[in-house]
Amino acid sequence: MKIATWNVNSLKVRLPQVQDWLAGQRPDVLCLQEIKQEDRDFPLAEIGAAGYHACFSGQKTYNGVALISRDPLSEVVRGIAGFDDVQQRVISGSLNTASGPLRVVCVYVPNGQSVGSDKYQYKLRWLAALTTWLSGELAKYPRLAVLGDFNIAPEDRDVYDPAAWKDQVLCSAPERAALRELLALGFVDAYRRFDQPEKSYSWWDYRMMAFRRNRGLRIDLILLSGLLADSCQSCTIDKEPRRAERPSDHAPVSAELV
DNA sequence: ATGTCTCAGGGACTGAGA
Repeated sequence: MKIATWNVNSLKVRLPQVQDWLAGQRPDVLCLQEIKQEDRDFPLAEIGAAGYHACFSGQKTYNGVALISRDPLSEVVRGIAGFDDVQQRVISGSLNTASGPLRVVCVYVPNGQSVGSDKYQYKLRWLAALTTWLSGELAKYPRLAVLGDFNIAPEDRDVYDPAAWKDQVLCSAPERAALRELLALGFVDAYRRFDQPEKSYSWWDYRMMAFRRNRGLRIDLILLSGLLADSCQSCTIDKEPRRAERPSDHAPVSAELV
C-alpha cells in the first residue's frame, strides 16, 4: 500500500505531470494540495482515465485539496470540524485494506507569510484547531495518516541554511512547537523512521536557482499514527518531478505501508 | 539581490499569494 502527498501548485497546470506520476508510481492514495480550482473544474474524466477515483474540496484561485485513490474512498469529510474556514485546506476519507481500515487526512497548512503577520496568527490558530480535531479523529480511527504540505520544517536538519531561516516563517519556534504538539498526540514523521540522505528537502523556491543549488526545506510530511508507523516500510521524496519543465515548487513524498 | 510562478481582472500589465 503506497500513500503519497504532493503540493502541485495548480492542478490545471500540473495535470499532465500528475497523470505521468500516477502511471509511473501507482500510489493507492495521492493527496494533492493547492489545486487552485473550483470543484466544477476538477479533471474527473482525466483522473478516471488514469484508473483513479477522486474527491476534492476546491475554491477559486487559491488553496484547494484533493484525494486521488485507486479504490473509492468512504466517509469523505471536508475541513476541520468545529473550525469554520472559507479556505479549503483539509479533506479526509477512509479505505479498507488487508490490514484493516485506513483513514487518510490531506492537509494544506497555511503558509503564514511572515512571523507576526495576520496570516501567521491564522496559521497558529489553524494548527491548534487541527490538533484538537485530530485528537478526536485518532480515537475514532487508530490507523490514521495525515499527509500534506505542513509549511513547517520540523528541525534544523530539514533546512538548507538554518541560520538564515532562524525565527523566519516555516521555521519559527511557535510553528515548530505547534507541530510537536500535533505529533505528541501519537504521530510519527514517517520520513525520519528511516536512514535518509543528508540535505533532503521537499520544497525549493522557484527563485535564485534554489533547486539546482538544493536550497530547500522539508515541509511536506507524512505523519502516521502509532499503529500505522509500525507497518511503514519506507518513506521517500521523489525529486524527479521537480526537474520537469514547468515543475511545481514541491516534490511528491511517498510512504509504503504493509 | 523579492531574481519565479500562478491566477484574476481586463484586455497590458499589476497585485496577491506563496
